[in-house]
Amino acid sequence: MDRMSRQSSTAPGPDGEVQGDGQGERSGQRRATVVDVARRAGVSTATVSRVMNRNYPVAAATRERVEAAMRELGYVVNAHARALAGASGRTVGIIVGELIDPFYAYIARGVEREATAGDRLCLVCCTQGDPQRELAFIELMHERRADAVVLVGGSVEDRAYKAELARRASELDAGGSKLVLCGRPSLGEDVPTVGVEYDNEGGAFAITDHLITQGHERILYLGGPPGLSTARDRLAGHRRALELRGIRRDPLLEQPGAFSRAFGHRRMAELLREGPEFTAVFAANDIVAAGAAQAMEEAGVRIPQDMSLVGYDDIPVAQELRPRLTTVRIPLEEMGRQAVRVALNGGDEDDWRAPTTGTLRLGTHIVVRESAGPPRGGFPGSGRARRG
Amino acid sequence: MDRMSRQSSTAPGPDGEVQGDGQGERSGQRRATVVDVARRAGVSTATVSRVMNRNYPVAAATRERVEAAMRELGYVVNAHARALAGASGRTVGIIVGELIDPFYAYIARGVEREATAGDRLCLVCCTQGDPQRELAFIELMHERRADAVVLVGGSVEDRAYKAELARRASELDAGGSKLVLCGRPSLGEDVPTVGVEYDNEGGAFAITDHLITQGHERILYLGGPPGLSTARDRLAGHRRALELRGIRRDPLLEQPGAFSRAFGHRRMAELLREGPEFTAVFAANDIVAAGAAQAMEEAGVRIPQDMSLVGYDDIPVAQELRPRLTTVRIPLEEMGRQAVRVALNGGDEDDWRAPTTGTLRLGTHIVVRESAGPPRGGFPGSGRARRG
DNA sequence: GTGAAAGCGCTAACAT
DNA sequence: ATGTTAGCGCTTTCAC
Repeated sequence: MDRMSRQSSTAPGPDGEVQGDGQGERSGQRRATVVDVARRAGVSTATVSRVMNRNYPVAAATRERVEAAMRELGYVVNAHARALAGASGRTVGIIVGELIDPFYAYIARGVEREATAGDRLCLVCCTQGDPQRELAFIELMHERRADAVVLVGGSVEDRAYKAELARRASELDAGGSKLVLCGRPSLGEDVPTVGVEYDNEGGAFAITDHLITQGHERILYLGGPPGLSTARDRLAGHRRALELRGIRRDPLLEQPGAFSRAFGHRRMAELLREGPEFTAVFAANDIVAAGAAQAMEEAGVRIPQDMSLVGYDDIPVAQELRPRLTTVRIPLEEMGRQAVRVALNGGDEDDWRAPTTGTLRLGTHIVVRESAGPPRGGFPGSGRARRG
Repeated sequence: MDRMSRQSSTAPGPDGEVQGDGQGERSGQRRATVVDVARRAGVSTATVSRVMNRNYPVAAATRERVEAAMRELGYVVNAHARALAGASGRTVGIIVGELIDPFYAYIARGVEREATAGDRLCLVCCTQGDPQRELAFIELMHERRADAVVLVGGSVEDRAYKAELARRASELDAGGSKLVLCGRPSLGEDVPTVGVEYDNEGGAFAITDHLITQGHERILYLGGPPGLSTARDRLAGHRRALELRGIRRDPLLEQPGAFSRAFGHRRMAELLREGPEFTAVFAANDIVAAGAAQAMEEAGVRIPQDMSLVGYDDIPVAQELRPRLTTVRIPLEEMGRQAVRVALNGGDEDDWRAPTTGTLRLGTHIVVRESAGPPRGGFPGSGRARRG
C-alpha cells in the first residue's frame, strides 16, 4: 500500500469509517489547521502562529502569503488548542438566578461589556434559584478554565453550602482563576474570593427613614426570602431605621416572602383585607412593589394618598408604574463591570499588592419619585374600600 | 544527566523559570492532570478517562481508587484538552442585541435552558446593534467550536453584510456547527443555516385588523428601524390589513424609528402637538408603546377613550402599563428552546432526513387587554389638551 | 478489565 | 526572519 501519496494523516472521520472520498487530494471534510496553512504558504507552523498573534516580527511578504493561505483555506483557529497550549481561555463565567430578571440582567450586562472590552467571551448560566445548580456551574466553568467566575445575587445562608462554595473558591484560586461574589457576603477572610457589594442594609435604612420622615410609623415590610442574604440585610436596615427613631417593631408588619410579583400581589391583597393597619409599604424589591401596587389598585387604595409604597433596586418597572416608584438605586451595571475588573487585575497583571480577598463596596441611594408621601388621616382600614 | 529518576516531564511553569520548589514530590502549584491521578491510583490514564466518562466497563474497586485519587488531588478535568481530543465542546453560542431588553432576554432564557438540558454551556454576547460586532462574535464562537450559534433578532438589510453572514454560515457548517437564525429571515436556500421564526407580518396584520374592526381608520404606525427585517415585516403586515379593508395608506401615518422608549415618547409628543389626525397607534413594539403612552399621559390624552394604543411582543411591561396594553404575543422563550433543539438535532443525531436548511415557524396571536377600544367622537386634535 | 501510545491543533523555546 | 520541536491534557484505538 502506498502511503506516500497521501496527506500526512488522513485519519478516518469520527464515525470510524472513511467516507466515500477515495483518495482525492482535497480532504473533503477536515478542518484546516495550522499545518495546512503552513504547507500552503510554504512556511512553518511557527510562522503561521506568529502571523496570527502579531507578537513577533514577520516579513511583510511572508505575512501576506500566510494570510492568503488562511483565507483560501477558510482557516479558523481552534481556541481549545490555543488554550491548551498555554494561552488563557479568554473567558469569564457568570452565574445568575434568572436572565429575565432585570436585577440580574443589568449586572450581566456589565459583566459582558467589561469582558468584551478585555477581549473575552462570556459563559452565562442560570441557577433558577437552586444552590446545587450554582455549585455545578462553578465546576463546569472551572473545567473550562474561566479566568473569573462571577456569582451574582443573594445566597442562601446554609452552612454546608457555604463550606462547599469555599472549597470551590480555593480550587479555582489554585488554578489562577478568581471567584467573584457579586452582591453577596464574603465567605470569610481566609477564603480566596474577591467581592463587589452594594450597601443593602444602608439603602434599606435610608428608604425606611425617608418614610418615617414623611410621618409614617406603621410601615409594612413586604417580601424577600428570609434565607437570602440580600433580603436579610434589607430587613436589617429597615429595622435599624425603626429603632433609631424609637418606633416599636411589630412582627405583624414584617411579611417576608418570595422576591416575586405574584407574592407581592397576593400577600398585599390579603393584608389589605384582613391585616394589621399600616400607612406605608416597603417592598423588598421593585418587582414585589409592582405586585403590591396592583393589589392596591384592585382594592381601590390610592397611592400615595391612601398608602405610600417604596421598593428597592430601581429597575425599569419603577418608572413604568403610576405613580412612579420611590425606590433605592443600586449601580447594577457598574457592579458587573467592577466584578470582572477586580477579578482580572487581581491575578492577571503584575502582583501589585494582589488583594486576594478584597471587597469593593459600591454605594446606593434613594430615588424619590411619587409613590410615597405623608400619611393621610383616613386609613382605608379593612374591607375592599371603593371596590365592586 | 539522569533523566530516569525524574517525573516524566517536569516542564517549567508558564513563567519560563522553575519555581523554588526544587524537586519535591508534591508539585507545588501545577494543576493535577490525568497523569497525576493515574499515578496516584496506580492505573493508566486510559482508565482514569474511562472512569470519568463512564462509557466503558471499569472494575468497581479500580473506579473507587481512581475517584479517591481525583478527590484527594482536587482534580478538575480540562475541557479544552477534552475538546481538542475529539469530544464536542459542549457549548452553544448566542448573540443578542442587548441583554437587558426583555425581547432578547426571554429568547436567551430559552436558549440557555435548552442548552443546559443538553448538558451544554452557553456563550453569550451582545452586539448593541452593531452588525460588525455580530460578525466578529460569530467568528469567536466558531473558534471555540460551538455546537451551534444562535443569532437573535432582526437583521439589517445590507447586501454585503448578508453575503458575509452567508460565508460564515458555510464555514460553521463545514465544521459541523450550525448557524441558527432566530427571528430573522433566511439567507437563501443555498446557505446552510437553520431558522426559527415567528410570524411578524401576520401578527402585525392581525392587530391592525383588530384596530380596524373597532372602527379605527386613521392608525399611526410608530417606531421600528426601517432597515431591520423585523420592523419591515411588521409594517408590511400593517399595510396589508389596511389594504384589505380598503383604507388608503397615508405616508404621514407611518413613522418608523428606533425600537426605543425614548423614540416612542419623543415622536409621539411631537405628533400629538403638530401631527396629522389619528385615533389609534400601533407601536412597533411594546417598548415604543410605553414611551408613547407616557407622551399621551403628559398631553392629557386618555387611553383608550381618546386614543387607542397597541404594541408588539407582549413583554412584561405590557401588563404593567395602565391601561394594560393590547399587543401581539410571540413565543419568545420557546423560540430560544427550538433554536438549539433544531440546530443540535440537525447535526448531532443520526441523519434522519437532516434538514440542513429548515425553518421552523412559530405562531403569534394578539392579546386583547384594555388599551384599545372604539374611537370616540372627540379627537383631541392639535394642542396640548387639558395640559398646563 | 487495563495499559501503551498515537494524536487533537496550537504555542513557545531554542536553533539557524 | 523563519524553521524545529517539544509539549499542553485528554481520548481512543489496539494490544494484552
